[in-house]
Amino acid sequence: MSAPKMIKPTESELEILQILWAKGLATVREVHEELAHLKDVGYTTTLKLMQIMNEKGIVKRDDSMRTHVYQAAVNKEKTQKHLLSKIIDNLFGGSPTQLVIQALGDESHKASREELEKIQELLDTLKK
Amino acid sequence: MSAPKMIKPTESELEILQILWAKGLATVREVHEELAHLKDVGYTTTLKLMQIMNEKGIVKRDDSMRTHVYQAAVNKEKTQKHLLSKIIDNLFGGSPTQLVIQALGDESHKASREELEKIQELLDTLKK
DNA sequence: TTGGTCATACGAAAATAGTCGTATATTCGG
DNA sequence: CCGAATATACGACTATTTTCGTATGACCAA
Repeated sequence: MSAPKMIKPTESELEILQILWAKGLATVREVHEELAHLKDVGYTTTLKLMQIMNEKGIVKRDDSMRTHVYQAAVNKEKTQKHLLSKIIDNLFGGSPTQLVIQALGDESHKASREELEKIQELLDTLKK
Repeated sequence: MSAPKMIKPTESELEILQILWAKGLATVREVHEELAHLKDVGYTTTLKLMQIMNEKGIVKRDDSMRTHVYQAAVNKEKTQKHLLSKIIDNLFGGSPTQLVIQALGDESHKASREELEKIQELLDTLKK
């Protein structure tokens, strides 16, 4: 099975993946600039991390030019789903409902009306 | 502010917390037996982990007797909320809606009709 | 051409997690 | 009283993750 191997990006790797998922293609420099908005970290740290991610197969890169161009090699939704599944087990005793309730109640990440509607739709579908 | 310090339990610590949250009070032995159902680990490993958690203030213990009795020192909902908040930022770019959608769509953790109803109620409340 | 800038490679320290062996003390059945 | 069972303490080893210094080569403008 060529299925996606168990992916377990670390926290730092996840930060980088987020950026790559958003940008599609990006150089180390570009990723690093983004990252620097979030935290204080050296350029070579970002570089090293991305090199390791490349070895692990989490990202791919085109190194045909001096400045390498990277992209995510793992699917965003699949990765989210996989990690979420772990969290549901690890933090919510296997109950996705508890997770959903906590998430919707999160004060610092309020959902907009539109988003609530989107969830409503999904809920309607599931109820059938 | 005596507010709950930033709690960041590790994976292993979370497993132990889960057990303590469920049991309320428990000895190392009890926690370890539970843990042993999930994974293969030595008794002293569990002990050490719980000692460290005690130092960190994640758990409290009554050591007035030979066999110490532990309990969680952090609130379950607060901890869940806190970690979830991190995950929303880290994995879902700050959108709780995306997380909720993924969670509800998780094939390996299906929500029951009752649970869906519960979510529906919460949703109704939020819509107002 | 030459010096400054920018890129990758690489090694290794520092920080964090997890694991367990061994020492020692307490308890208890017989 | 004695030995087996069981408890905690503690140190140390391993593994993983994160961080960065330094080397080296390419590129470019003056």
